[in-house]
Amino acid sequence: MPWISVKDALKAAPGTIVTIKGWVRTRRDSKADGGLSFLALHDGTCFDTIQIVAKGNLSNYASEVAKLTTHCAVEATGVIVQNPKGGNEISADASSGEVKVVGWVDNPDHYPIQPKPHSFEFLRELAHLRVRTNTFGAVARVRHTLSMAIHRFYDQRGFFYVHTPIITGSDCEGAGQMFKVSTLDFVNAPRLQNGEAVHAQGVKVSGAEVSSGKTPAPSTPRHLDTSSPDFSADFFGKQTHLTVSGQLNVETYACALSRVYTFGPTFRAENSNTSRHLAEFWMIEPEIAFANLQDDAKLAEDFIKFLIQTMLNERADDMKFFDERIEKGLLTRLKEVLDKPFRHLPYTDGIKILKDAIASGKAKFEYPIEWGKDLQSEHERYLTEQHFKQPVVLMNYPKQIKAFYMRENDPGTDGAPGATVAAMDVLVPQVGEIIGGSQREERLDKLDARIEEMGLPIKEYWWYRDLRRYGTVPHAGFGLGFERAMMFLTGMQNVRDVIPFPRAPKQCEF
RNA sequence: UCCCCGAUAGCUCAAUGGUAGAGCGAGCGGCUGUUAACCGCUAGGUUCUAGGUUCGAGUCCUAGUCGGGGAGCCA
Repeated sequence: MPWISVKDALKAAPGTIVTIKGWVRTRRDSKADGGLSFLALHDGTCFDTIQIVAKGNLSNYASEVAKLTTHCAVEATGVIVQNPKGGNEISADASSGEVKVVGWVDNPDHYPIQPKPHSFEFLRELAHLRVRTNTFGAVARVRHTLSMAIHRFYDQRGFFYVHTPIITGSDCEGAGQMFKVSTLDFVNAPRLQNGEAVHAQGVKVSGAEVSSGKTPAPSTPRHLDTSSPDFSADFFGKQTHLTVSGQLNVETYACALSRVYTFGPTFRAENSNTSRHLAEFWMIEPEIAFANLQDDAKLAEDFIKFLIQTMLNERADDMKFFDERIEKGLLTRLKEVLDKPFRHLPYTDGIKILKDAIASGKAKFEYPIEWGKDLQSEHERYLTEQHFKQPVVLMNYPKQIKAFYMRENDPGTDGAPGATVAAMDVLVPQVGEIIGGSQREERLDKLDARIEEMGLPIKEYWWYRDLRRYGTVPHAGFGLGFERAMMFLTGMQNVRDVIPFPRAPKQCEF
C-alpha cells in the first residue's frame, strides 16, 4: 500500500487504500458492529489529525489496538472513506487493512503529555515532547515556513545571503554582554602577570608550552590567582566571543554586492529574565548600499507585509488555530497591518504626542518622557495601540541614545532641539519594537569622531573604517528578531515557546 | 539584576496550625459512529530543598533552588 502523509490522506479520493504512519493522539472505543476503535492519528505534516476506524475483526484488536494510548506509534492501512461529517477517515478492517503498533508508550499513567490542555510552563520543561502537541506542532511548522519566506523575500529582490561568522574576534559589536569562546583550561589557564605571559606548571596549550614565563609563586593556590588569562595562548591567539550581531560583517558585503542579508543565530549573555529575551536567538539583518533611511523603512515595511501574507497563504490551518486558541482576533490584527501603510513619525513628533497625551489626561505613564530619552515600552504601546492603532516607524532619534555607526543628521532635522541620527524603529501593536535599523555613517571623519566620543577602541574598528576610506557609499540596514516575528505572527506570549530549545539564564537543558 | 506571586497525585488545582482531597489523565467495567464523549469502580503522595518555631507544620519563620508576571537591557 502506498504510504502517504496525513496531509495528503485528508485530501485523497475515497476508495483508495493507503498506509499512514504516525502517532495516536486519542483513542475512543465503541461496541457498535461488534467493537471498533477510533484513533486520531497525527504525523506532523499538517495541523489536523486523521481518524482511523479500527474494526474489531483485526487480529490484534483486543490484544493491541484496544490498548493504544496517547503517542503510541502506529502504521495503519485501510481504505479512505468519507465520515458522516464529510471529511476523510480511514477504515481499517481485517479484509483490507491492519493497524501495526510500531512503538508503545511505557507507563501511560505517567506519560506527561496527555490528551488535555497543558500549561506552556509545564511543556517548556519537556521541550523534547512538547512538539507532539497541537500548539508546538503548529509553532514548528510556522517557524519553518517563516524561515523559507524570509529567504524567498530577499532572493526575489536580488539580495545575496551572506553567512556572517558566529565566532567573532571583535568585542566591539556593541550590543550587550557576550559569551566567551575559549579552549583554555579555566583552572590552569596561562596567566598574564604585569602584562607578561606566565604558564601554569605542566600545562601545555595547543601542544606547545607557553614560552617566556615566570611561574606564579608556588605558594599561590591556583584558584586564588586572579591575574588575567593569557589569551595569546588561546585557540585563536586572542580573546573571542559568540557574535551578538552580524551587522558589521554584513556591511562589508553590502559595500561590494549592493544588496545582502544575513540570517543566523546570535547570542547575548545578558541576565534578562523576561518573556521576550533569549540568550540564543536568530536575527535577520539586511543591508543595502546606495540607500538612505527612507529606503530602509520601505524595505522593512514590505518585508513585514510579505511575511504576514505568506503565513496567511501557506499556513492557513495553523494560523486559524492560533486565531482561535492562542490570540482571539489574531487574523484581524494581522490583516489590519497588511492593509494600512505604516505610519512614519519623527521621534521628535512622537515625544510631542506623548507629552500632549499626558497634558490632556489621555494617558498616564509610569516613566517620565522628554526629548533625549529613549521610549519605554509603555510609550511605544501608547503610540501603536492607542494613538495610531497601526504600526509606527519612529525615525531620527537623539544621537546620544543610539549606536556609534548611525549616520548623523543635519542639525535641525524635524525641528529637533538636539543632534539626531538616522535611526528607525518599527513598532507594532502587541509586540512593541520588532525592527531596529539605521542609515550607517559613511563619512570617516564623522564616524571617527563618534567612536572617540563614545570611548570605543578605535583600533578594533580598522576594517570597518576601511569601508569608509575605499569607495564609501551611503548604506542602510536593519535587524529583525526572528523569534519576535514569530510572536507577532502567532500571538504566542513567551519567546521561549517559539524556539525549539530555548536558551536563557539558568536554562540550557536539551 | 530589581519588584511581586507561586511550588501539594502524571496534569490543573483545593485543604482555619490538628485524619492530605477534587477534576482531568491512567487501569478495569458499562454504554455509545465516537470526536473536549458519557456513567461506575480502582490505583496513584518523602506536600521543591535545608534549617527553625510548635505538643503538632502542606499551612508559620529563615535561607536556597526552580517557575510565572512586571520592569530594566534589548531583538
